[in-house]
Amino acid sequence: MELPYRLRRLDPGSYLVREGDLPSHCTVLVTGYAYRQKVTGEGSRQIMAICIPGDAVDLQNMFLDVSDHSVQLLTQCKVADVPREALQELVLTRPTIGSAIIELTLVEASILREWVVNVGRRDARARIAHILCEFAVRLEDRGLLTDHGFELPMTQEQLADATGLTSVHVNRVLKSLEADGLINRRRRHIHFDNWRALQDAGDFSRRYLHIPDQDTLAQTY
Amino acid sequence: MELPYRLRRLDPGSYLVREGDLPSHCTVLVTGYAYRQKVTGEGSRQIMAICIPGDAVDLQNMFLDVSDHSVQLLTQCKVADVPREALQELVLTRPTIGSAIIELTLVEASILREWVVNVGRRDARARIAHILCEFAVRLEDRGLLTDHGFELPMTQEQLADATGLTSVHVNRVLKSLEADGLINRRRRHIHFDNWRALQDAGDFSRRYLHIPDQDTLAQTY
DNA sequence: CGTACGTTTGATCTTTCTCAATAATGGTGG
DNA sequence: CCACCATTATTGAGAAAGATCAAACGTACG
Repeated sequence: MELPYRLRRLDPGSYLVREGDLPSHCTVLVTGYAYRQKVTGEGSRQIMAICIPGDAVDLQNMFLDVSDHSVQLLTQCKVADVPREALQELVLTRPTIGSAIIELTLVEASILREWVVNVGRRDARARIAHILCEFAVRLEDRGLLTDHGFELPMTQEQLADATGLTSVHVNRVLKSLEADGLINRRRRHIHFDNWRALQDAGDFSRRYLHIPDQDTLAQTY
Repeated sequence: MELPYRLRRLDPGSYLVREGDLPSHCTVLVTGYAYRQKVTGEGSRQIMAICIPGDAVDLQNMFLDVSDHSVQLLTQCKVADVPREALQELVLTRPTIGSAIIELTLVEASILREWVVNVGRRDARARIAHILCEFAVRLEDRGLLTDHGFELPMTQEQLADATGLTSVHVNRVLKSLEADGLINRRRRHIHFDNWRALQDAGDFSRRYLHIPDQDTLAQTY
C-alpha cells in the first residue's frame, strides 16, 4: 500500500487539530509526543490521551465530520499527513486494512474506558501511578523505553490535566511516590525503582492495552 | 446483508460480557438498557457507558481478544447475538459495512472522551446535568424520548458510579437541580422543565455525539 | 544577566465523602 | 388484599482529600 503523504516538522504547542475543525487529512506522529484535549465551559482543560510516535492522530476526522476535540504537540514532532480521501479509499479497497483500523480504534476506546475509571474512581496517588505505568508500557511496546525509565514529555500541570487534579497536588504525589521508593526523578526523567509496587499503587493491569507481546518490564524485575 | 443471529430475553443484572471473557458473538441490544463497567482493585465500580436500544454491545470482542470490561443489563432486555466469525467475514466482504463499523466505534470513542472530561473536570452538579442531557439526546435520536422527559433506567447509586460520585451526593444534586426548576422527578421519570438551563448547567454541547439530525429538543423550547 | 516558565512548599478553604439513621417504594408470599 | 422484606431514596453531622491562594525557588534560554 503506497499512501500519498506529506512530512512536516512542528514545534511544541502547535495544534494538529482543533475542536470544530473539519480536517482534510489524517496525521501520523512519526517522532515526538502530543495529547488530545478538551476545554470545558469553565475554562479548565482535560487531557484524554497521550499520543506517542507511531500513533495515528485523527482517524476520527477521516470518518466523522467536525472534530470533537483538539490535538496539541507536547514536543517538537515530525508528522506525516495522509489525505482523507486516500485513507477512505484504502479502507474500501483493502478490507484487511479496514479491519486493522477497526482494531486500532477499539484499542483506543479501551484505553479511554480505563481513563474514565482512573479519573472517576481512583485517588490521586493511584491516578498518577497508573498513568506512569500506562505510559511506560505503551512506550515499551514501541521500543521507546530506556532501561527502566523514560523522559516524561509533559509538565506537572499537563499531568494534572490528564488526571483531573491540580498541578500542586500532582507535585505532592510525585514527591510522595519518590519518597516511598517507587520512582526516581531527575528533572523530567522518571526511573522505576520498584515497578511492581508502582503497578500495585496504580491498580494497573496491562490487559486493557491489548498488547499481545510479552511484558519485559515485568520480566526484568 | 442477512446476518445469522439468535434472539434472547434476559433479566436485569445479567451479564452480556464479563471482563476477562473471550466472547464468541457480538450482541446487539434490541430493547432495554445496559451499561459498561469496570471494578477497581479497591472494589469501587465505574460505569463508562450506557447502552440503549440499537447499540452494538461488543464490537470490542469481535476484533480484540479478551474483554477489558463487563457489560451488565439495567433492565429486562431483548438481545440479538451475532456470531463473531459472521461479523468478521462481513467486514471483509462488504467494505462499506467496515466503514460503518469504524464510524460507530469512533463515535463511541468520542463519547468516552467526553466522559473523561465530565468526570475529570466538572463539578458534581455539572456532571449530573451533563449525563442527563447526553442520555436525553441519545434517546431522542432513537425516537425514545417521551414529550420532554424519559424514564431513567438506573438507580442513584448507578448514576453515582457513572459520574464518579457517591449516591448520597447524587441525591443532593438531583434535589438541587429540581429545586432550581431545571428538572422534575416523579419516581425515576425525569422531565426537563428547563432544557436550556440544564444544558448550561451541564456544559453540554451535542457536537461530540456526532448525530447529524436536527435537535428537536431545542426546537420545542 | 534577566526573564519566563516550571517546580516546590505552606496555610487555609471547599467540595465531596463517610458513616449512620430514617423513610419510601415495590415486590412477594400467604 | 395485606404484612413483610429488600431495595432505593433521603437526610444530617463530621471527616478528609484535594483545591485554592500565595510565595519562593530553580533552571533554561535568549
